[in-house]
Amino acid sequence: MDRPEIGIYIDRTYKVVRQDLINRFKQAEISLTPEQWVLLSKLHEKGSLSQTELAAISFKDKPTVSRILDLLVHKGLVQRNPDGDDRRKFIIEVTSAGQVIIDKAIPVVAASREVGWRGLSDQAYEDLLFTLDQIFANYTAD
Amino acid sequence: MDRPEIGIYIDRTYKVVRQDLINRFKQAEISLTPEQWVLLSKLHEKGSLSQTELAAISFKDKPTVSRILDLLVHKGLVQRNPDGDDRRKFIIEVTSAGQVIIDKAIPVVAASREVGWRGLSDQAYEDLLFTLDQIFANYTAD
DNA sequence: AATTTTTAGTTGCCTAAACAATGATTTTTT
DNA sequence: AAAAAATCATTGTTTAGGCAACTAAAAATT
Repeated sequence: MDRPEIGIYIDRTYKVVRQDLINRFKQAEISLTPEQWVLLSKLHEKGSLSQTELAAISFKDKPTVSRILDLLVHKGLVQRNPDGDDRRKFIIEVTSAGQVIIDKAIPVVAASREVGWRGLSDQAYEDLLFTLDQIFANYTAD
Repeated sequence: MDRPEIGIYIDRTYKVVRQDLINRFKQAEISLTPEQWVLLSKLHEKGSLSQTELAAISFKDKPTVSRILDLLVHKGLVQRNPDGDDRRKFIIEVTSAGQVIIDKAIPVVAASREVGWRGLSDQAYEDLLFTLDQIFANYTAD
């Protein structure tokens, strides 16, 4: 069977998912981009992390993480604390202002997610994740 | 069932799909980004198009298309021809140099795509497109 | 026919990302 | 212990993209 470009399908779907979150954040007066939210939510989930760790779990490269953190630090949502054991590292910590935004964002993100899954069975959901994982694995296999 | 953020899954999959194409273009000494390729391939597929049409079928906004075209024009792969009937419009046309690149890129793109689909059944492929379409529809429904 | 509205495309501003190069520190090797 | 290699983070350069504002031209309205 002829299988057209998957990239274009994935890309356009990702764009609407992302855009929905942008709109909802705007609506809720939450001044965050989806990418900034990814970093904040990872910190929320895992606790304090180094920038390298944050890069790995968010699938972003280190310069990108460094610059997104610049913005989050500038907004006062996050802090770069020196690591006592390794002077090259920072330990990134959510500030109390950051925690407020996270608490505000969580239900907004959940609402956005709910829209995306609407009308999809548990089976469709599982199949989607499985297939995306398979494609990911295909490209990341050595 | 708990369904975590689909955005992150789609995002990371799209990134590796995109990156594989970047690597293959580099390997083949094809100086194109995936986004530039999308526009070129649409022009190849549909023939000459206006910028607005190109934006619609590539799921990009008009400023983005305008700027990607600037780069393609600068590389001599594409031309902006005035539309005789409407002086606001350009008709975008692939040049002969552009056609050479397209012909060179087609097998490279096909090879990249083949890797992504590896190990996936026709059923999995169809289900994936169906589910991505469903998610897309969920977010774009008025 | 004159005015208003819509459409096509561009520009400016900002964020995100890929890539290469750099500085500073730590780890490994000799 | 000294030299080499690896690691953590940053900076510069380029491309892509969202959004708002803008110009020019066409279409619709009055």
